[in-house]
Amino acid sequence: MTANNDKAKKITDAALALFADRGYEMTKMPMIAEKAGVGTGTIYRYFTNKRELLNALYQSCMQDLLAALQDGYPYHTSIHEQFNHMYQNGVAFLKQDTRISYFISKHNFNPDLDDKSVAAQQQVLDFIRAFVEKGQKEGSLKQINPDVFIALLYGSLTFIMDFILHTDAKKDQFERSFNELREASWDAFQNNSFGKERN
Amino acid sequence: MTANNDKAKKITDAALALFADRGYEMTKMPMIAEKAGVGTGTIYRYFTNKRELLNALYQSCMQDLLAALQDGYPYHTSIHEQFNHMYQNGVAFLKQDTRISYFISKHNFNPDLDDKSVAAQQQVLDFIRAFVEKGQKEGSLKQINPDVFIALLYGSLTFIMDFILHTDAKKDQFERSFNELREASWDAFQNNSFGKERN
DNA sequence: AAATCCGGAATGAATGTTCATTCCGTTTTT
DNA sequence: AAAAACGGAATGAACATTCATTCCGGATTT
Repeated sequence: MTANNDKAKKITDAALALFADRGYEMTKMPMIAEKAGVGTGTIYRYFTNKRELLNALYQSCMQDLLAALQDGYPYHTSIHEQFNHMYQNGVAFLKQDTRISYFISKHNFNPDLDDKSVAAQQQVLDFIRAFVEKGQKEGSLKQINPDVFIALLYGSLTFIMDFILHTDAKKDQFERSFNELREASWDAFQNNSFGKERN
Repeated sequence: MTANNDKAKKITDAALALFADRGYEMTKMPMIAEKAGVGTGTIYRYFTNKRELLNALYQSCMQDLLAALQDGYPYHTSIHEQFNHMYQNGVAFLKQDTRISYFISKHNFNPDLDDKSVAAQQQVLDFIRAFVEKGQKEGSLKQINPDVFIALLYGSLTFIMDFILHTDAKKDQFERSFNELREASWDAFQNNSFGKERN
């Protein structure tokens, strides 16, 4: 029982690291087994196939991401504060375990993701969408397609993660970049239609 | 000679469509051959292997993208106009052949890209970076890491392309989204440190 | 309490499949 | 009629998955 969870955990851990590093297709089952310190066949006692392993992992990451975004969410404060909270929680989540961020950014829209995985991603996007719509009703956010908002946030964040991974950029330098990106993103979306009478 | 180019063109065309749709790994050489109306072996008369085919395609796309960004670039106008020009040219390029956009967004940072491909991508990023740095010298753009700018532009655009591809969003609806994204991106980066106090 | 038995977890060599690449007979070009 | 280009079947390496066997810890018998 405990031993079971133990093995499953070792397997998902190894798979997460390898998928994040090399991607789904480039990761071979025996690699996962070796990294997990387990026989290849053992993986199939816990996951019916490679694809299911990917999906289990993806769903778990999405659930954790959603939980991170919602954690301590200040529903009662200003939209700007809510935005900062969401952004900072998201970034903290991504940085807390970079394997997770690389894994997510590498497997978004992967055709091997099943319906449950897509649904899990939708839950995350819906949470952000709800925030946007609330801000728009209030008039604090521009009246634009919420998916544009999502694309800007999610797209720029995953891109910059890839960028960090694939260039020898120093991590601490990007600490600052995340803040710049947060502020720039806020300026992108706050409704400043009165502040700028001309453009 | 003419026949040669003809076949090579058919092959790269088929490969572009398939790579864009299914990705590099999921595309099999016989698929490319069939779609190109050509024997499998014939591909190897024009490309030494699958990887080289990917790279030839990627480099050609990056060159075209760079050319599109530079085409009619208004070097002597305001930064805002330069931004709009670059953005609109970029979007027009991506929309003119969606296979190209999906191909690019799916293969950025792919480990099978070789040095020449990475260099070709760098050229594009450098062009954008030069624009940012000029705008920053002028004081029209925020003093942030130019790579953050690039991540926001490039990341949000490729994400929204994927979004369009993987949801049944209507194309014409996104016509509008591209404009919203352009305006939001501009607001993200323009230096509004003086205007801000009035909000 | 030692010896034996048992169930099912774990294993990794064997299997079968899926391709990238090659090879060679045929067709087209020169 | 030689040379070059072509097609697509053949090849073999790489890989996901399977399955006959081992292993282990806990019950059952002596």
